[in-house]
Parts: sequence; structure tokens; C-alpha cells
Amino acid sequence: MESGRLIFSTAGSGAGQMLFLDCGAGGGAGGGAMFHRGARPVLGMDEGGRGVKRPFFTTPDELLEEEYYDEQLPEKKRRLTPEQVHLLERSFEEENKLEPERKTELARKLGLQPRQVAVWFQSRRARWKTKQLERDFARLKASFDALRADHDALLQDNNRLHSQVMSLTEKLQEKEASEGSAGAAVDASGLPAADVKVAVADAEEQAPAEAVFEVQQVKAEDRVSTGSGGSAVEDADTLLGCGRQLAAVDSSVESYFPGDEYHDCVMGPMDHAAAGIQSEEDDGAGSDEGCSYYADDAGVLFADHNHHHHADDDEEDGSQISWWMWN
DNA sequence: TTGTGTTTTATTGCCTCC
DNA sequence: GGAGGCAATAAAACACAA
Repeated sequence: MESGRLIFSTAGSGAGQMLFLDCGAGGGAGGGAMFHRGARPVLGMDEGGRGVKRPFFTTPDELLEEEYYDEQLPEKKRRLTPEQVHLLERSFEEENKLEPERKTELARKLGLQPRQVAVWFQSRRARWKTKQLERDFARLKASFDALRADHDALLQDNNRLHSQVMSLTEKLQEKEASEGSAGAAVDASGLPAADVKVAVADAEEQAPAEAVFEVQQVKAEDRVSTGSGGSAVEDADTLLGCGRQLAAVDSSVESYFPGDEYHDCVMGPMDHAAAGIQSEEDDGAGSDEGCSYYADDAGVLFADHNHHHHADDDEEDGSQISWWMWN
């Protein structure tokens, strides 16, 4: 299709700028009139399509040579040469934002329009962001998986302790039934029951729940295995203590994983193709069903949920990853 | 060769900052 | 209000399998 083509010369910043209005094919946002915000060039295209490389505009002067355009009428967008991309990449590594001076300088070096350099940086930032999001997702998923494994182990432990309590309770009841209420108020350790209670109370104050539970568990086991008599009151106290500790374990577990709520956050494999994710390397936002996350300017990732917050400094690339568990 | 998926370049509209 | 950034989108260029 023959395109009606208007060529404007503008007095834009930096290099002399040409503006093409390709009024022919295409439409919508991407195709058709290829100009934007003032000066916007459309570059010469290699007619042969892939493989045939033609040099870009090398100097601003060339841009203004009418012969140049007669020779290679710009119609479509064309890719940058590997050399141009290489230089742009190096520049991007130094700083991913583009100040006007640097843009002009790069454009001059590469024989591109400053706008092209800006566009390239923009899309490069987008790719970097996508890649970073992928990495953040992978780290979050790893953290989540590890935490879930911990949770499962805790639950197993919890179940095991429950079984022990049940078993001990049964044995205690049997014992009480056989001995009646004549048992002496002396613990298996040989200490008076009152002393044992004080010791357990002290331990509760000072020791972690699991340690306290172990003390109580050992005492209960001692009593059963040695067959020494303890009063029903003491045993009940001890079991009560066990129960409290179990409750504590329960509640701590629940505070991490209330029911199955964490399943709201679907952290399965991401369909990158469907999500339009490309393979590259930020600062971005993303969301999943029921679990959205986003990053602030410092690269800290947030989950949009009620959360426990943990922050990990990532020494590998310096980015900081934070993750949450849902309450 | 052709159909299809991916990547790259470019446009548009909106937003923020100065 | 202008400049610049970003998300969404279009379309060309490219890659690759059938």
C-alpha cells in the first residue's frame, strides 16, 4: 500500500530531527503514524527483511540530506545493529535512567534519534523489571516452600505430642483406678509434689515452650515407667501444664498458618508466556489471584495481605526481599 | 514455505514532578 | 504546562517447527 508520507524537519533538542507521518497502513497505537510528542523519526528499513543490514543514520547531517531519504525511504521500524545495542546495554548497566545530556550524547554516538535512545531505555527498563519480578517470585516461592515445610514438621510434632499426652492420660487414669486415692504426694523424682509444681512454674517462665513441655513430659514418663505413685492432683497439674504448652504450640502454629488461608496465595509455576514475561532481568508490580505484591523504589517487595513480615537482605545482588505470611 | 510464538521498536494515554 | 516515566498496546522483525 502506498503511504502518504509527510516529512517534517523540526528544531528539536540535540540533533536535527525529521518527522515522518506515515499516513498509510496500520492504525492503532503501534502502527501507522510514527511520530510522538514532537520530533519523531521513522528510520530506513532494510527492504530484504531479515539478514540484510543497512547502516543507520550515522550523523545528524545525513539525516538532513534529501538524497538519503530518496535512497531509502523510511517506511517501517527497523532493529538496531548489534553494535548499537551493545553500546546501549553498556550505558544501561551504568545507569538505567537517561539524563538529557547522556541521551543526546548516546544518540550522537549511535547515529540515532534521541527519542529512539529514550524508547530503547524505556523498553529495556521494562524488560529488566519483568526479569526482576521473575527472580523475586522465585525467591518468594522458595521462602514460602521452606516455611511450609517447617509448618508441616511442626504439625507432625504437634500430633506426636498430642498422642503422647493421650497415652499418658490413659495410663494415669488406669493407675489411679488401681491405686485409688491412697498415693503419697511425692513426685517420681522423689521431690514433694509442691516443689515439682514450683519447678515447672519456674521453667515455664524462663524456658521456651518446647523445653517446658519436655520437662513435664519427662516427669510424666518417669512416673509411669518407675511406677512410683504421684497424686491424681499432681498428675492432673502436670497434664494441665502439658496441655497449656500444647495449646501454645498450637497457637504459634496457627499464627503462621491460620487454617488454609495461605492457600489464597497461589504460588504455583507462573505461565510466563501467558503473562507476557520475557527472559531478561527491579522495581515493579505484579499480582496473583488473592495475593498481590509490589516493589517500592528501593526494590523491597511487599505482599498485599495481612502479614507477618520477614526481611532478607539478598547478598547476591543487593536487592532486598521481604515476605509475609498471612494472618 | 508457512504458521505461530517471541522479541523488539514504537505509539498512545495517563500520571507525576518541577 | 512541558518533560519524562510507565503501562498497555500495536506491529514489524525474527526464530523455529511442521
